[in-house]
Amino acid sequence: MARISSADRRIALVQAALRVIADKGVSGATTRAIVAEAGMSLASFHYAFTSRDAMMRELIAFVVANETTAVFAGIDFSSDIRATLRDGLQGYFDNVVADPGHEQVMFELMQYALRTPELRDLAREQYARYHSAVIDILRASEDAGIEWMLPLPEIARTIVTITDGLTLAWLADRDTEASARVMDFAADSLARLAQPSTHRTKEPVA
Amino acid sequence: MARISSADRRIALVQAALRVIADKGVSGATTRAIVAEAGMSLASFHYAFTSRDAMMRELIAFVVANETTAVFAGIDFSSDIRATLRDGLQGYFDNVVADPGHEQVMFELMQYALRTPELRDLAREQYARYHSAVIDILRASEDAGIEWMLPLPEIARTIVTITDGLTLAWLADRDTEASARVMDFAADSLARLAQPSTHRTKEPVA
DNA sequence: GTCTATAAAGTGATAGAC
DNA sequence: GTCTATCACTTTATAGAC
Repeated sequence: MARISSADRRIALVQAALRVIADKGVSGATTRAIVAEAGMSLASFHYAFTSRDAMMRELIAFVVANETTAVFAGIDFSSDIRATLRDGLQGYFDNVVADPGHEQVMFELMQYALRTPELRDLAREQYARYHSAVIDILRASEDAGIEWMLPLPEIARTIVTITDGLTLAWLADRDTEASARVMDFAADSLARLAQPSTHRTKEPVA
Repeated sequence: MARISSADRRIALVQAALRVIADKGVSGATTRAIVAEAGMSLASFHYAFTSRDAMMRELIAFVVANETTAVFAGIDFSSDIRATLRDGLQGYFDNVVADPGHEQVMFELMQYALRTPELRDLAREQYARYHSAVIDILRASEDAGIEWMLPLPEIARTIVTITDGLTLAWLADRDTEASARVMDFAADSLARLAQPSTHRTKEPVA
């Protein structure tokens, strides 16, 4: 095998591990399964990482840093707010349906982090990132002239609560129709917190 | 050790396994850890169960059958519906805070079931039970004179969505205050679906 | 740096005495 | 029925040749 820098090898191993976890779950991600997926020898694993735990730590840190809630990005707030919210939820949900394994991996990794004392903070951080990603979107909506009746962090947490709950139930029963009804209700409820402010488009805060 | 019927031993092992899982997670529930918790020898495990997988299957079936959403029971719908809903959510949430391990075990077992082909149906069934438990409560509210503007299954799924999302976020960041705000909003939103019907108390359906 | 070979510890499961 | 002892296998991790 070619000589690969340790940093590159670590990245390759982490991504191989993510594929293995998607396929067989966290408990199936043994060092052997990971190096097989990465096309390396077992020894290379321990040349790159001091231990499997160290790899998992880096993997979760990587996921927490790179997990994009990009689904919510690029939302156009110029039209009806209720429809916009409904479309945003649908966009997230379509992503879950298209790749259920991805969200399942996120849940599994979160539980792994919660069970591992030195990774507990990363679980907290992951949710902080979810929340701040949604807050960013809500800020964009303010720029587009929406005025919210509750503090953005509260609304963001509510939205994350809904998407999480939506995802868990769908993973269990795959009831897409029922999920759509929940999104209908969520969009209705959230829309009630918004009102178009008297045209303030992209003005910086005074 | 005394002679214990195989049925009793199975129950004892399942409950010991649940304690071990609460303490160390599903992956920590090895046959040795379980029999140590149950105070038995390793051989007794395989006398009662043909395999560890068989035990996990029975454990999850047991949990699915016995998991009570009893927290929601005994709700008094005679007063203001918004306050009643808020109190109901708080009751559930207090339970999570008092025993976070319990909900964490439920999530872990659900993921284990989702990853295990022959247990997949039990994950579905678990959610069906959650939903029908909440539907029962909503029916009770109808008897108490509340009229709902959406089909009860839709409302029930929404409530489960909220409690799941609430629980996951709180397990991650333990932000009780923020969770309370989400419950405020949820109670507000759900209350809008209810209206007191012109006094119909406990009449059977015509 | 990368490999093969192997150590050391843990796992589920079983044999066989009592 | 219940135990101890052990098998067969898998796991993480390391030693040592190249």
